[in-house]
Amino acid sequence: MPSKKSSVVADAAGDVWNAGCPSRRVLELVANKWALLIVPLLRGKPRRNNELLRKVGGISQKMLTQTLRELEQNGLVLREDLRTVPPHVEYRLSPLGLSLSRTLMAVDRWAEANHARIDAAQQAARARA
Amino acid sequence: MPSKKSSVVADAAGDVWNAGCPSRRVLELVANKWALLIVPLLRGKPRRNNELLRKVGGISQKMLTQTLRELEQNGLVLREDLRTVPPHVEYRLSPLGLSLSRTLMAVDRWAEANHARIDAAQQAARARA
DNA sequence: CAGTATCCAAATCGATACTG
DNA sequence: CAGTATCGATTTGGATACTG
Repeated sequence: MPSKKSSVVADAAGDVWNAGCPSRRVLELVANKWALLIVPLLRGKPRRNNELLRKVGGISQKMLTQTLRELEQNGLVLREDLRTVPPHVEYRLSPLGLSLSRTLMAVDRWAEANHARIDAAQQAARARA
Repeated sequence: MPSKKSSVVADAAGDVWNAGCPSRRVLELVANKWALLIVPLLRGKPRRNNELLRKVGGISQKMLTQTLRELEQNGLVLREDLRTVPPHVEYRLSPLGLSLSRTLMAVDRWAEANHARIDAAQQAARARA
C-alpha cells in the first residue's frame, strides 16, 4: 500500500517548510508586521495614503509605500488613482487580499487577546534570569 | 447616546495599530517567517534541535536558536533538557503556544493554498511593467 | 496629497570556528 | 548533540529633502 499522505504540518516536507517552494515566497510576503497591519486595515472601505500613515502607528512613508507596492505587485491590493488635483489615490483589497485579510485578522486578534499573558511570561522569564 | 464602540479593525485606534501598545510587541514577535514555521511544527510531538534544523528548510543554527529562545522567553515554547550524554534537548509548545499555533497554521495553509494565484498575479504585474 | 530619491545608521543573518 | 561566539556582508528602515 502507498504510504499514508501525512498532513502538511505533521511532516515538514510539505510545502512552506521547504525553502524554494513558491509558497515560501508567499509566507515571506506576509511575515512582516506592516503587511500584518495594513491588509486587515484595508477591509471595508478603501484607504488613502495619508489615512494609512495615520492609522498604522509608527510606519514611515517609505515603508508604507514599499509595503503597498509589494502587496499590489502580488495581487493582494488594488491601487486606484482618481487622477484629480490635488491627487487622490485609494487602496483597497482584491478578492485574494480579502481572503488573506481574514487569516491575518486572526493573528492581530490573537496578539490583542493574549498580550497580557505574553507579558506575564516575559516578566517571569526576566525574573528567573 | 454614547458613540458606538467600533470593531477594532474598523477603527485603527484599537490596539496593534497603536505603536507602543503591548500587543504590538506580540505582533512583532510573530511577524517573522521562522516563528511562523517553527511554532506550527512544534505541534504534536516535541522536537529536537537537529530535527528542527532539518525540517525548517533554509534556517541556520543561529536563527533556530535565536527564534527558539525568543519564543521560550515569551512563554510560547518550553525547553526541556534531558541532561543526558550526549545531550538531548526537546522543545514543545506551551498551552499558550498551542493556541497561537492554530492561528499561525492558518497563515501557513493560506500560503500553500494560494501561492499559485499570487505567482500568477506577480507574473501579470511583471508583464505589465 | 501622494509620493520619490538619497544618505546613512542600525539591525539582520549566514558562515565559520569552537565548547561541554 | 546542542549549542555559543564572532566576523563581516547585506538588508532594513528612518529622516530629510524634493517633485508633480
